[in-house]
Amino acid sequence: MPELPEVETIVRALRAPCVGQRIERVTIKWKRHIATPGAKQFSKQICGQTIRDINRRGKFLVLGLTTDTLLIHLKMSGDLTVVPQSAPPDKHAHTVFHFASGNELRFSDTRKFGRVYLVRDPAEVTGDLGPEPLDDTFTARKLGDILHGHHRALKPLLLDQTVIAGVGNIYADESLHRARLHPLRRSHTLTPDEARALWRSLRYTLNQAIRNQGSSIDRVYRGGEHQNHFRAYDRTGEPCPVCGRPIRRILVGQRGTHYCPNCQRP
DNA sequence: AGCGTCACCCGGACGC
DNA sequence: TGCGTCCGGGTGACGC
Repeated sequence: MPELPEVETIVRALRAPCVGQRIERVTIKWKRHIATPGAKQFSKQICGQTIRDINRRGKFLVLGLTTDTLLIHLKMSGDLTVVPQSAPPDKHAHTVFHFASGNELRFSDTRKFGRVYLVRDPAEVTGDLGPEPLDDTFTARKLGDILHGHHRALKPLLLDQTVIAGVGNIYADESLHRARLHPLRRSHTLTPDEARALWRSLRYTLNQAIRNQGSSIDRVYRGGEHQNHFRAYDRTGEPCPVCGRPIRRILVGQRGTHYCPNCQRP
């Protein structure tokens, strides 16, 4: 399921084949993918625009076009690929952008949760997102201030995109394990050392995953090699890499949460 | 403010 | 083998 590292991997892969390409035509096979504007208006508005640049904000892909911005959220099962129009059809490619060059950008999404947004100002979509955890401006001090500004359990706090952008279930569990912090620990009770440990583990975990070109646990999403490096996520019952005790799985806010009961004390 | 619950989807895993 | 059922994921809406 694409989180920050997976989206970053896709962004890097798409730049070369997409930047500079002119969108000739759009095929929309499932209209609800188009969050805004309506499907008809979407096609009309996007055709003729050229992709200027591709970036990421949180889990959104941000494609700068001639006059508008195209934002894509992949949710759990979305994927983007550029292929020649002669490539075999993909039954889950619900929206396809046809380039003047003959290639096409396919947005395929088995579970149909993904959404695309065509707007003048990207802030209409990403305006409420919290800071980027890998930015130079995201210091240990800043994370400390965020933690102390909330009275919440760490796990749901990390998943809240308005607090920190881009962290999902995998990297929340992995970061908390590396920082030896219990997922239900209240954010305002962390000592400065613990906040610094979380800051370091969060950045380390995300950077490592980008280096490994992301993870894939849900096999619906292709993903990279990082899934072989999980310490806690999806390892219920398997030994903790630090102490050897079995990893436990609990539900926190309806989300599967994996942690080591020995290393991550309440 | 923070938390719980539901809805949106469907491939894959599981039980029979 | 084949069928039915459940699960899980990110997020937004809603109620407490």
